[in-house]
Amino acid sequence: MAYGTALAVLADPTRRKVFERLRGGPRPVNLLARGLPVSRPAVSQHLKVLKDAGLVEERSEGVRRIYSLRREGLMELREWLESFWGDALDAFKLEAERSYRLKKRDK
Amino acid sequence: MAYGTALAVLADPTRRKVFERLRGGPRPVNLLARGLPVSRPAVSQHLKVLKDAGLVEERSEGVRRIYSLRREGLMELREWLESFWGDALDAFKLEAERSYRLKKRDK
DNA sequence: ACACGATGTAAGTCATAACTTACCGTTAGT
DNA sequence: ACTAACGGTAAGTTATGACTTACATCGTGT
Repeated sequence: MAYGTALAVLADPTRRKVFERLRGGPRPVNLLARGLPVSRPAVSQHLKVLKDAGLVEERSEGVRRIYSLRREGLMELREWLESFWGDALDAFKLEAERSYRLKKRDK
Repeated sequence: MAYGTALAVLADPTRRKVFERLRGGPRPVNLLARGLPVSRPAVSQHLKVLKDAGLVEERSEGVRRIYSLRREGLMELREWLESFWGDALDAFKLEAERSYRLKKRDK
């Protein structure tokens, strides 16, 4: 039941914001912390939690720790969510994909 | 940002179990509470939270309150999750990474 | 070798939320 | 009308976790 872990980890707003920042690509800690309303150590702690949950991975680059997103960490949560729909599932999936394409087009 | 609310609400294991029980169809409170490791009032409180989050709806049937699932309450969370995949994402990712390299260079 | 910048970790504080018990109102049956 | 079942709400307790500051560590450049 890793989806439970993912839910718990992403429930915190600050931690979620850190996670979302990684959508923009891999980033070092100080960059992730910049502008957030909490201290840098707080961000480090959030990153540890995210990493333990498999939502994020870390690599060293000199003195920096570069964190990046692990989409696989979201898979179970995704499947759990999808399991709430029945046949209507495929219809929604298609529609979602379509609206995505639209958004992309008018960028 | 209702997906934040959904995440927070579903993060609690007990509350999530109550929510999941509703997959089997509408049920009265005492049935939802049966077998759970918490008291019946606790379940009532969880149901209130679920209802306030739009994840559940309630109808009266005599002295019973019948709760049922509201899938629409999961929509935003679902879309947020899906937004982590897709071509638009990769495009954005590349661009972000590029601008990051630039910033790093002229430090 | 030294100093600085980047980051993880320890320890302690504090707010919150999940639970409990006790109580209340409401409906159904006799 | 009385009683019992259903379930919401109040009040209080307690564990947890998100944060802070202080410190330790490890690379980099001079």
